[in-house]
Amino acid sequence: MPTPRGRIDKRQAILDAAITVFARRGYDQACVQEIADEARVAKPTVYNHLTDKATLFREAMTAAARTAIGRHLATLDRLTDPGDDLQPVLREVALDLLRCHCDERARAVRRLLSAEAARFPDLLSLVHGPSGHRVTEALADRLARLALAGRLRPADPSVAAEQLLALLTGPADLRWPLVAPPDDDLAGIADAAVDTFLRAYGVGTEKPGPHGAG
Amino acid sequence: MPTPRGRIDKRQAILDAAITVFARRGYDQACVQEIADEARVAKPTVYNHLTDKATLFREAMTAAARTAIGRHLATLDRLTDPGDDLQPVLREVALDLLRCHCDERARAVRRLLSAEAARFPDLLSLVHGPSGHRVTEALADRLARLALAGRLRPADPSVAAEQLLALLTGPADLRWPLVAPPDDDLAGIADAAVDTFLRAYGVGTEKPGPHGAG
DNA sequence: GTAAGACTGAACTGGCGAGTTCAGTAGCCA
DNA sequence: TGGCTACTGAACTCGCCAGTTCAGTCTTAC
Repeated sequence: MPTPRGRIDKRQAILDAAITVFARRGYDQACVQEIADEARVAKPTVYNHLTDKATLFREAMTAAARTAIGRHLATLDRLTDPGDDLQPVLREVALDLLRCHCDERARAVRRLLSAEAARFPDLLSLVHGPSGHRVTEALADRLARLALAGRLRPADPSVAAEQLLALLTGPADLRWPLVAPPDDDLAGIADAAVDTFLRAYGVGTEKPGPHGAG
Repeated sequence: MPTPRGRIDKRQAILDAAITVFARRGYDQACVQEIADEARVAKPTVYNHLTDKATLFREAMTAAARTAIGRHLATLDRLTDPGDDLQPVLREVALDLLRCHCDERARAVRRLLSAEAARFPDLLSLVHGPSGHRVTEALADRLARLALAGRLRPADPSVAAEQLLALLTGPADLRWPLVAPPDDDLAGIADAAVDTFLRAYGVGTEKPGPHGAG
């Protein structure tokens, strides 16, 4: 294959390896040699593509955050036209959002972001759009449509979105601070979150599901 | 005062300084000399009281986490005997919990804990009791009493506690990832959280407050 | 007054890792 | 063939910091 390879896919391999190693060791403990080894590349090649350890970190984090947010937004698209029964769609979307949230790479990116926010303040804007958190705002858009269509109680869509996301991610992060939760647990958390959300924001026609009062 | 001083309060000063500097720089970037300076103490004194940088970190984190959790639990005690009107008490307690959560020191402890959990796995047990998260379980105890007294809808108290805490902390962490939120914002978040919580878990007699449907 | 012990400041060792240099190799194009 | 470019591996410099040593000081106890 006579393509001008090397250049492109080595850079990609380095960025992948960088996120892997940074996730494993943290920024300071990660040494560039280990990243080079993980990428099957010599150390000077790393410095050739990405001048610094700092730029290496920045680029790797940017790429990883972009894909993570992309997955979230793609999942949220499925709320655009829910069928006639809101609750099951909401449950499915909630579960998939939670899967994105608990994905190993996504967890690592969040952890590194919060750990290194002081040293790399610009990285915070990866996750924040002009008006707050990007995923939250996208969810707020969907909820606003649903409220306007009479499928949800009219309320501040940004608050509702924040709360639905909090109901999803809070319990998951609380119960599994280190590792990704098993999928059964995720489903339980997602169902409980949607249940509570619909009790608070649903209209009479939408039932909250067979949870709770037993 | 002919007490054998020096010993005790120097140790305390060192631990305080350690948390301050670790919060400012992170574990790796914090150097022992800076901690010694912050504590107005010579570097060998630090090593005299706390053998290692690692033990220094462990002890400082343990002390800080203990006080933070103590504040949370003290606040939760006020839910033991709420008056005849649940909603305002819940709002006050929620606001104070949120204040504890957003306290600068508490934020730093959480950030350091998640950043260094891989290197100091034992530190996680600071926050976790035998059955999950200690604050969550304490809140679950209160909610169980309230449910038994007919003041809340009967439901799994652990799930309810997780969700109430998530409704409080999630939006705060989302909106203010770096600094402590201003108190007005905290009050708004707490009221919205209690509102949503009572819509989902309240019984007919407890009104969710004048929020929402505007 | 004097001895024991906590503390200080400064200097030192040793290791580790970021970033560089360089001589050499492999693929590509004329 | 011969030159260009990307890459390799190894060795090297340099600064930083954990942890130690030590001679001297200050406090307290008897």
